[in-house]
Amino acid sequence: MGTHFKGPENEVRSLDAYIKLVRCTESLAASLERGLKAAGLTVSQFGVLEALYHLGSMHQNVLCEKLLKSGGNLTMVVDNLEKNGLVRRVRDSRDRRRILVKLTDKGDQKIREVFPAHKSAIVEKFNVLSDEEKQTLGALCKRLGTA
Amino acid sequence: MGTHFKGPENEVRSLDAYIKLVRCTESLAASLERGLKAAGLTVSQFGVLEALYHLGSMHQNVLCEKLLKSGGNLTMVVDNLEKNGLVRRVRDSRDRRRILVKLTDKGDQKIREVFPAHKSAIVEKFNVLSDEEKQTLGALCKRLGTA
DNA sequence: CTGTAATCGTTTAACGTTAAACTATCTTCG
DNA sequence: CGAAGATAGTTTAACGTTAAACGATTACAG
Repeated sequence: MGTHFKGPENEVRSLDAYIKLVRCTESLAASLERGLKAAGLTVSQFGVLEALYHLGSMHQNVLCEKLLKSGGNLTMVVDNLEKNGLVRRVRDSRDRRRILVKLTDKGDQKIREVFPAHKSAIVEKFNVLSDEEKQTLGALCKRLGTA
Repeated sequence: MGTHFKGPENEVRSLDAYIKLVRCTESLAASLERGLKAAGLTVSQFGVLEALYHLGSMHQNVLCEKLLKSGGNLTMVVDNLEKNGLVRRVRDSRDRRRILVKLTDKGDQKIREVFPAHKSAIVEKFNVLSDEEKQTLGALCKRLGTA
């Protein structure tokens, strides 16, 4: 199988799958973004709150690793969350380079309110697929993503 | 089937498929972005050049519709392409509100060089899947995206 | 013909994103 | 101890993105 000629039909099938994947993701992202925006959060802000909610307070550099974002980016997102009173920065007394990011009461309340709705929105979207189809989609995506 | 109870297992399967879809798309996008960056283009710039290359010169508002982007966004992307000499703006003499965006010779040369490489990169990625799997993935994405 | 709509593109403000330069702090090792 | 190097976070520059306000132009109603 390794040396088979891959013709134009093969290209077309790949490009067709690619464009459908991209459109699907964009549509999904736009829909979920609307939901979060109605709750006053951006996707990035939600990501930070959700990480803090499920994993507890974290140093900013750990947050970078978890969310796969750059340091400069997190400075801004945490700035905006702090501005809105959803998060608090606490300097580490042992290592004064480090900063611990914590949910405020307001932030905790916000994520407890927003997370279930967000989750429901995802589940609802995916329920156009059967359980088997969800599993198939996940498996194909996993192989494609780690290629 | 319509009134079946959807339990936590159902939620887990949906969320699992969702996270794999997102990771896959991000990984794919990052990879393709690197290729374009090496050629001196951003994804958005590539999108504009590719549209002009395959569909011909277009008014800026038509470009907005084709690429599903806001007007303000296209002003910036076209600005940057113009700055790099890849594109030219021509005021419409009939309707002086309108602006026709055209590929320059340099832009035409650039997209002729970059497009095949970009296409190959996509095809190569998707060739970890069989033709049938590509089709399955495309079909599932289509249903999910139009839900 | 004239003033009111509607349309096109730009600008601005806000947020996100990265890479790279920079500051402050800590660690290590001579 | 003290200098060199590593690490944490911020800042800056560049690009992308949207929504909303705006200026210029055209279309249309009266």
